[in-house]
Amino acid sequence: MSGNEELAQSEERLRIRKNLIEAIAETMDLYGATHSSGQLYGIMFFENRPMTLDEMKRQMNMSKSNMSYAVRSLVESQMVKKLDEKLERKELYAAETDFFIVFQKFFSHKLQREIDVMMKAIDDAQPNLTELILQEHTADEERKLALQDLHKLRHAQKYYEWLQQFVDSLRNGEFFTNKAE
Amino acid sequence: MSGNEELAQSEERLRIRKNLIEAIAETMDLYGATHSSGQLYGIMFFENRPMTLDEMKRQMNMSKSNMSYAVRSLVESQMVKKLDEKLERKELYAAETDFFIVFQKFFSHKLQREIDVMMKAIDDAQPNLTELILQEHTADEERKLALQDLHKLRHAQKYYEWLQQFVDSLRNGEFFTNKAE
DNA sequence: CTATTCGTACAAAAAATATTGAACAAAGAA
DNA sequence: TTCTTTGTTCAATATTTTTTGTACGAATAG
Repeated sequence: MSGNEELAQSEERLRIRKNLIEAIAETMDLYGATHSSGQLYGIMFFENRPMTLDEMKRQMNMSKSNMSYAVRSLVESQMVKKLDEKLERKELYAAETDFFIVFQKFFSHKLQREIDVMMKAIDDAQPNLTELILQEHTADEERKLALQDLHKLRHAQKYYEWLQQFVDSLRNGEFFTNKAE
Repeated sequence: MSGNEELAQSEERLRIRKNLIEAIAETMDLYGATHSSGQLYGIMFFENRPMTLDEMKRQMNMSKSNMSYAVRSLVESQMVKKLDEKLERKELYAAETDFFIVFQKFFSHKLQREIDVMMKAIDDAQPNLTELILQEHTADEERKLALQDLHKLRHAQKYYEWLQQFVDSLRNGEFFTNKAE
């Protein structure tokens, strides 16, 4: 076979990959990731070995500092792991390729953050709202409005308690029980 | 009680609300919503009746066209409903205040979109990859690489089949069974 | 130890996104 | 019907986010 044909095949495989990488980036866009992070995850997903910043830079055709930022965000959302060993001084990063685990890590992380932010806000607000309602000199209309807000908070609190359980279940792998592995 | 005191109470309640609205906007930021959409949802969450674009504009202190865009994105992610009736020519919008329902609608919508995008990409890629592997004149090394990619796709496909079931369960309310309502 | 290379932080530049005001079609009051 | 008002779109502007180049501390090879 000619060198040209070999090249064509390799290009065909890379073309197929490129479409898939774009789809991955597009879905990650949905959850607030930058397009570049999404592409980078896609590249790392198909790469069959850990990558260095230099390789990312080369494949993404971007600056090393940007790769540093992008890979950090992937590590933070736990879709990529920084390995303990290095290769010729260079740090190594490997994508988690099991989407079940990605789902588990990504969503438990995001949802936990949401729970923490909202629970704190609710915990801060409730005593103040309660005091406003209880004060002798609070106008009736005002009390009524404050009470409505308080009830909304109590419902929200119930929800976040449930969501915490949901996240715990997710972390425990309870949703994956029927999965053939 | 003096008018000043009444004013102070109302301001206190609005201050408490403002913190909560900010927390809501912050958590919505996490999932790729714009900060303004998040704030708008927060405002609508506390408002005890449907709102018009003019009211949103007034409360958000922003242009009407921007409110039109913001509320549209909230309707699309199903956190806000456009009512059938109008008030004095103006369309009415109401926030879904039950976070359980918001969770259900928001995530089933996003995840379904992810499934559709990825399943399409996978379905498009698989036959091409398969053909590349099967072709007589494909170089061994190339075949090996294509095969690795194909296996990754098959795993991904398994995942998205599971995710589709997960979304179906979410839509059916299966995750809310233990919830006190 | 010294020299080299790596990864990150920072400020500047580039790109993408959000916001606005104006124009206009559609809805509906008069 | 005609006149008013609403909601949306579009192009422009403003703002935010992403990306880059550079500088520098930390790690490590020699």
